[in-house]
Amino acid sequence: MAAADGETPGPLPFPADLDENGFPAVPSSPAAGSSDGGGSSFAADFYRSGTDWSALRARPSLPPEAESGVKEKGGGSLRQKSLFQAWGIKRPPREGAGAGDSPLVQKSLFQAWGIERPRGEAVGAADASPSPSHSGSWSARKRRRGGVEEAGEVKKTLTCPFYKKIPGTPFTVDAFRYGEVEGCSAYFLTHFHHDHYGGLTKKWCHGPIYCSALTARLVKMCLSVDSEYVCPLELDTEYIIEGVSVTLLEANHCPGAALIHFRLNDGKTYLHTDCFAEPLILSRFPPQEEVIDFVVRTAQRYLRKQPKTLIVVGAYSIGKENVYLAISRALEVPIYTDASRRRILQSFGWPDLSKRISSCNESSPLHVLPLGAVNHESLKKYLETLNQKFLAVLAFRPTGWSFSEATGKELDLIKPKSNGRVTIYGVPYSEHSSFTELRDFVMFLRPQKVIPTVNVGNAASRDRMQACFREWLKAL
DNA sequence: GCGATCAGCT
DNA sequence: CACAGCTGATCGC
Repeated sequence: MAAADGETPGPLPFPADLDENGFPAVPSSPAAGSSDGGGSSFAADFYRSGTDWSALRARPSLPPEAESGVKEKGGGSLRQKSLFQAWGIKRPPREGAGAGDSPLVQKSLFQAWGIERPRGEAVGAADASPSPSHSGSWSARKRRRGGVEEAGEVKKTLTCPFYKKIPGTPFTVDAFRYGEVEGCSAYFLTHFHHDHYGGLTKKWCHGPIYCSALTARLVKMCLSVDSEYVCPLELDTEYIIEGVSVTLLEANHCPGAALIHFRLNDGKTYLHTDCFAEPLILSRFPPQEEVIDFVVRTAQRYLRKQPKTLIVVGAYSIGKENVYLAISRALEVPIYTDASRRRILQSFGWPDLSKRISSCNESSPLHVLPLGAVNHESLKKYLETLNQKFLAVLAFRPTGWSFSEATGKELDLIKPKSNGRVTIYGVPYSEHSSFTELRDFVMFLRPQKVIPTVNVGNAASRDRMQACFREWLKAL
């Protein structure tokens, strides 16, 4: 993770001029009040120049309306398009032309999933619009707390690992389980999965949390974090936070997940990719659309054989939506799930998903259950609670790992596990961009450095990943 | 009793 | 394993 040397990434894990916490030895925090002075002129510079996107190389943002209605035509087009298309980097020539006839065009997950982008979505950003001055006050608050905490601390507190910190900035990413992080005055959250937001509770008071609007809603709704700490950022929009240019990009991971692009005052650019798995692992997954097609076909086959089959899809709190959405569309049945998940899914604000959600478990043969409930024992009991409405269960466990021990890319070789009336398929469903998409995107964007924080637990995979990124960035 | 944290288990 | 959770035990408030 060589960053400080600018153009030539070196072998060091992180720059030598970082402190033991991985922050630059030179204090870069504008806590002393400089955030408004220096920060605003810095910000003003960017805003005055209009679109200085060259470093980021992303398209300037379009009004959401200009983008919607582009697809939708192709029926249940659930194809996972490339990141390039997702980010509008390489546009098909006649993009905006015909409404709906260009299935190749995709600029957002909404379109990827054939969902109309909710009009009101952008509103959330306005209520807590972040600004340098705003952040300034956070610094002050945070400082005060620091001293207090030292006193009664059990000393058992975990220390924030260096790879969750963004060099040269007072930022951390997905670092909520360490209490107050020394030197950190803005906390970013990439997406709403437990291992990333872990530590966030209604007692959070260590500083502002920057994330996408959708993630922000979930943080407030599910974790009861005080709204005053939650700062939603629009995707594809450049913000100046503590003097650093920050842009969230669609990650093609779970709903609300974002990549974070940082551009420092000195011109260094970092791409934070919490949402990417190790490239080599990614390359072993079949495309999402193939998996979804397989699931839909399998469901239809079982239903032909036994019309009273209950279709179950296992899922964590968020993620895997397009699997059951595809089944819902193909079978033209609603989606039943419990109240807690209904609340979460409704909060996405996606009309096509919302209108398919049902609260009556006997009115739909398609149920979404927690992954933990997708096993033979639980499903057998579950079937019994449904009053003979269903005679068999066909369940899918979409996981990012079942694949490794299983069958290779040949979905048809998947052997379901049957026990009595319950049949369970483990399907290799990765909600990450593919190897080639990641490679092409990184090579296009050419950040000084790619900062992954998944798969960094052991040094070996970290090194593999960095070697991979270096190779891409070296090319050309 | 509630919440936070951790070990253990998928 | 971990693209993400769960349960149950324990401890402090």
